[in-house]
Amino acid sequence: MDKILDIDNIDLKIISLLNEDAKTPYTEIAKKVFVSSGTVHVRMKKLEDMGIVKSATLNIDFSKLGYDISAFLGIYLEKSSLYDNVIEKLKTISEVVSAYYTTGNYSIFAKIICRDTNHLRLVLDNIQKVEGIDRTETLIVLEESINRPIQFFDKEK
Amino acid sequence: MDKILDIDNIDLKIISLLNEDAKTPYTEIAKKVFVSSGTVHVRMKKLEDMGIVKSATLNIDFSKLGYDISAFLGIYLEKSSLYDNVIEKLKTISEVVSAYYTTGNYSIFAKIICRDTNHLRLVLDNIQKVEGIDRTETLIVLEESINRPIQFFDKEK
DNA sequence: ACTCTATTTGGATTAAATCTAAATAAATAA
DNA sequence: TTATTTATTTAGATTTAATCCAAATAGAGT
Repeated sequence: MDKILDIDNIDLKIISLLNEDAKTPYTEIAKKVFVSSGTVHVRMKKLEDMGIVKSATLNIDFSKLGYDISAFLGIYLEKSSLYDNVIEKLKTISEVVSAYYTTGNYSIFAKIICRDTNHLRLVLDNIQKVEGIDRTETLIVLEESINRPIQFFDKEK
Repeated sequence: MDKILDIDNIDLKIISLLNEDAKTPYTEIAKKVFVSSGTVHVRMKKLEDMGIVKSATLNIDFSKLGYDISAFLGIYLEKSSLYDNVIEKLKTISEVVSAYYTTGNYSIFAKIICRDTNHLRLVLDNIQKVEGIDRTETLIVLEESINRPIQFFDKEK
């Protein structure tokens, strides 16, 4: 019953190609994968129905839109049982773009994107105020050196 | 000369809508933003030329493809001057999907995606072997509670 | 080898992207 | 204010792609 068994190399190649440019016409994908464009449609529909391909999004340069500072936050909770409550609060803070439950010292590990240092300070203040949060550690991103999708065709098959 | 000045609310609305679903036809975007589809084209071309919209990518559920474990790595270097060299080495390890230069204790902060715990162990071994890396701390992601794009229309304008 | 089922294909139809010239709007100068 | 220039938007016209579907092919099980 493992869904991975339903996925072959044609699927992976289609995903890889569309992951580089999701707007590539299926006709062009079809040529590169050596199937008909109808097959690309069928496969993509399958992948979408299976929930493997969830959506297509834009890759945006946020700094060019004035969002110049991003930061990772290690969040310590007063009690770890407060996790769900705190996540709900974080969801209401639009600058929080991701949040994870991780092993290690932090109870929650989150990422925020802000316009400038002032904005960052405001957002950090807001997060500190959230009930259940003990303290936070901030890792400000000074440079993004790698940011890329998984490559499927390096070592496996 | 600030590029932000060239971006108006029409641009931001187009970006917001396409960021939710990059495959939405421009004709549909046009209706929602109350301009012609030609204008959507012109604006998107401008945004692409400016490098604000870099590409479109798929949002993939990697766990359904058998990539079940992701982890953040705090990397300590022997000397911080080795940063660029180590980044180049990390680029050759396909499981490394992102790497940042951040404030705080770590010299490099990275994210990796692996199939299972065995695969994770292999990748961690490979990373430890990289010349210049002193030691690493691993935060294994047990749950992804938030993962979303920036929202432009919450508090501003 | 035969039957049943699933997948792929190519062509027909519908829809969207792209291009262009004209219209409109905005900005500047007289 | 009006005239002139410049930039932006628009509405077709054309090209291209997405979508749908019936027929062909391939694969699995008996």
